Amino acid sequence: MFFFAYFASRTFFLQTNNTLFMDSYADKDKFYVAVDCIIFGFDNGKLKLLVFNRKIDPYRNLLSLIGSFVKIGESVSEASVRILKEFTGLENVYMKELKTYSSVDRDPGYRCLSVAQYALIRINDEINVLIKEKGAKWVDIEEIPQLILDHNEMVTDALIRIRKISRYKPIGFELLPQKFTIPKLQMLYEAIYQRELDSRNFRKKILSFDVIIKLEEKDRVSSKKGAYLYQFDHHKYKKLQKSGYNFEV
Amino acid sequence: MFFFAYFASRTFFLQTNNTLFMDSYADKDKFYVAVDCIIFGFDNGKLKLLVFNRKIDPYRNLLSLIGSFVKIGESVSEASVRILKEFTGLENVYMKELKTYSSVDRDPGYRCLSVAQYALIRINDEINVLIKEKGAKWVDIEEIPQLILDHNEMVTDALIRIRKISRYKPIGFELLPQKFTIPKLQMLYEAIYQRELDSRNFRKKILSFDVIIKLEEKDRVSSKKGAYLYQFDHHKYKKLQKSGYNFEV
DNA sequence: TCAAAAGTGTTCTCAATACACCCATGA
DNA sequence: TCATGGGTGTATTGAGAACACTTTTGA
Repeated sequence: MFFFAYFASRTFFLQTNNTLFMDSYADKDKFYVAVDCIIFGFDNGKLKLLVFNRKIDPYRNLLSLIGSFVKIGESVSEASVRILKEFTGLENVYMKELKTYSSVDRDPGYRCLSVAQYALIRINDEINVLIKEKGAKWVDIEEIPQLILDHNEMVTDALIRIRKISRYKPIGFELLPQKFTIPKLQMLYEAIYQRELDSRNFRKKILSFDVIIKLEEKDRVSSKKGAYLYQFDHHKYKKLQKSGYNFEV
Repeated sequence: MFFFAYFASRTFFLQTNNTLFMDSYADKDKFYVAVDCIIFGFDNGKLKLLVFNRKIDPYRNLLSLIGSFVKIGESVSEASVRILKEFTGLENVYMKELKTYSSVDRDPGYRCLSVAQYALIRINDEINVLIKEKGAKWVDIEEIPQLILDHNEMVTDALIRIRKISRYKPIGFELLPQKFTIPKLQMLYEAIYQRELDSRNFRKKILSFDVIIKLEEKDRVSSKKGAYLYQFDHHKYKKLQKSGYNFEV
């Protein structure tokens, strides 16, 4: 590593290989690079997607994912963190790269490629205020509207991805409040997989992972009897992760 | 779709929103975009990586992945297909996007991001001749040499990815010749997972997938008794794929 | 008292795993 | 004849899937 840091430095090349170096880059094409975030939330028993009503051209008044151009002084992931913070106020969000969209004709305006990222966030009132200010809103994933460019394709790909990922990572907890009930967790997984799960088997499976802590409190919002609240145990999860655990529900 | 194809056309924006449109792009940064291919092969019971001895600056005489800059008139995947064809003569190769590497300091020369792709190819003599001409060579994945830039990181990430993918896709068949024996297939999976598998259980599992066809011929290269040759049944596989099959070995 | 959601156990099936010997053949 | 790799079967264990009733309580 150290060896390369030295020999590969810009100074080295400019001093010794100036012509060749310049030649090898000078005729290369440059691209606008965007980042688009597929942001999922979970509310009222439904999986939601954050979309943005564009107030500027191009595509004024059309719906789009939350996105931005990447700046020269930041990485793609830094750009996605920046844009997520701007729209939701959140930092330290679960966000992963989906893939790069780069068809020649994907943006009829300019040659631009986009690195799509998917994110899972916990919806709360504070976030919803900021979202509204920004002209963004939540839509149900079962009723995704027409979005600009190839954004609908990105959403479809992201849904496929989170279904896959959720089989071996407990991503469900990223979308729920810190305190949640098992029935709520089940509803979330049913929303992700788009199928019903057996409550007895689900409960058994989730508890067998041994990564949630039962609290004394109950949530009485969605039933009279009330359901016990649980908390995710990040500490235990980290241990399990190291031993290669499987979270398929 | 049709609606957007019409309203989002370049003409539309140039006519009606010319100023705004130009403004919104004019101040944005542009990037060199590269594609780097992590190309795996399987030979002599070992999983191999294709590396390239650079004959030009920058990084002359250092080892690198097979890569190229993306041209303005092609997508990232088109660029990776082009470069793979150039170096191996192969088309229709199993190749998937790994991820985008875009750290600000990843290339000390210029601001350049790279979309890494991993590919699985069937090694044969013809390919090896071309590879040699191009100054590339196979290295054992257990002894990956120092590569330029962040290419070692790409290789590590790609290995993790193929281990994951191989649990639910029969990628092994991409790396073997059209006709292969079960012991060879097992060696390949042992190379991917870096652990020994039980031959009885492996055979049982593989045959239970019901996607390989037993041939009458035997391969006597690696044993006196000889091992029956098999062929992958693409047709049956496609059917299974639709029903969401799991190929974990 | 009843509607609505929470919570609980058992059985069956099937796949994963562990494990050891005989077979065919060329050298 | 023997060394080398190929090929086979069974028993055990554990996880997944199917399945129905009781509990709690506010309206």
